[in-house]
Amino acid sequence: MDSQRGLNSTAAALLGLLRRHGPMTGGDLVRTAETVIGDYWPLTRSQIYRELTTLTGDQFLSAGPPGPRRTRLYSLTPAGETAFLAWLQASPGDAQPRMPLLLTVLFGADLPPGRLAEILDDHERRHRERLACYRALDADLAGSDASPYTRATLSFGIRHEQAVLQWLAGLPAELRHREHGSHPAPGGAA
Amino acid sequence: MDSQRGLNSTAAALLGLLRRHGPMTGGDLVRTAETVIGDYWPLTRSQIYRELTTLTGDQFLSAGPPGPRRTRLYSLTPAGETAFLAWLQASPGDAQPRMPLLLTVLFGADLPPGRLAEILDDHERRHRERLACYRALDADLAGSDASPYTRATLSFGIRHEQAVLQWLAGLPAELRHREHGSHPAPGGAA
DNA sequence: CCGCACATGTAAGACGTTACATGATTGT
DNA sequence: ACAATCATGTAACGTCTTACATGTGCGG
Repeated sequence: MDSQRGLNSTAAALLGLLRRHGPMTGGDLVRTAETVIGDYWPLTRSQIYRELTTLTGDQFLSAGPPGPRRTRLYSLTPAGETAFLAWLQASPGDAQPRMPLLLTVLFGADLPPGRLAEILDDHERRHRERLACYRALDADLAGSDASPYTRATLSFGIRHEQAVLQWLAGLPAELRHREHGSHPAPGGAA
Repeated sequence: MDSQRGLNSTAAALLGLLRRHGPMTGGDLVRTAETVIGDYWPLTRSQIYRELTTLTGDQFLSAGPPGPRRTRLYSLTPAGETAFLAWLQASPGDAQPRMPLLLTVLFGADLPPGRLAEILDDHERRHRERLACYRALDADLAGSDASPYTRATLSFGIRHEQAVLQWLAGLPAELRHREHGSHPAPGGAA
């Protein structure tokens, strides 16, 4: 039961989406979550269904009668709305990002000569694409009547991608062109 | 068994640390991991012990005889080194960061008037501290003979914190001073 | 010698991921 | 009506977090 310990972010997000968009079925929520918060709070199908049953058990959601494929329509209850607003009011934790790439970089000296450069380039490409995608989205939103809150989340994504790209671009050349060995010649760029 | 599906990042990190610093006990690893990779790959005690037993079962580590408090000294085996290098060579996935704060921002319109500003300020303070801490660390490393790889990971942390701070500073004022309501007056900054 | 405080290691539960069963739907 | 395909929901698994036992050293 989440009743005593407060909602987790995933459950809260579901409640918030139902509150904003009205009653939905599980599949609808999968799609809505993907498009609305998928970029910074990915949710898988399984996760959603699990939370849905838990939240229904906690009386935060009410489930309609089973439909075609055991589909049920979930609606927010007053208790669910209260729980959501309570969660929203609490300041969220930091949750520092875990980057596997940084582990690879840390041990990069143990990689064969060109390999780290390849990996770095690969990531650079992916983040460039991502940034382009976000910018396009932002341009779209500029013309529409999108809420400033939504645009704020998108602008975070843009800043983040820019930071990653700048970091990659600013990495010392020694990191990429190093001969196979554990340490640089003590003296640096000569 | 991880043997077939490849190491996970956590196991690989442990192998890498043992390879670099030599045989260690569980508690040593807890401390070492905290200081060396704790900023971008946090590891809890439980996690470490679990991986230790798994890796020992896979013959990637060899465990010495039990000591004072059931303490055992773990050493990397040749097979473990091979596994580590294989993991290192593969390009790591993206693993986009999950930020609870962005969920709060998305639903920020449902917060009482000043609350979002408070939350934002709170985070700004924390990230400022963090950035200061990283900068100090970087200054220390500048004088020492730290590897460029270690410094590269730190520089990512700095860029990231800067990005967060810039994002917070660049947020439209309407987000913070909004009256309690769901949407801005349609007309923007007048 | 006793009791407090702390560090090491353990166990249980929450969360996230991957892969699978099953029932609709579409095109022929 | 049949088969292929896809969407929905489920189950099994791996990982991470939290909270707990147990043992060790230190101060009285």
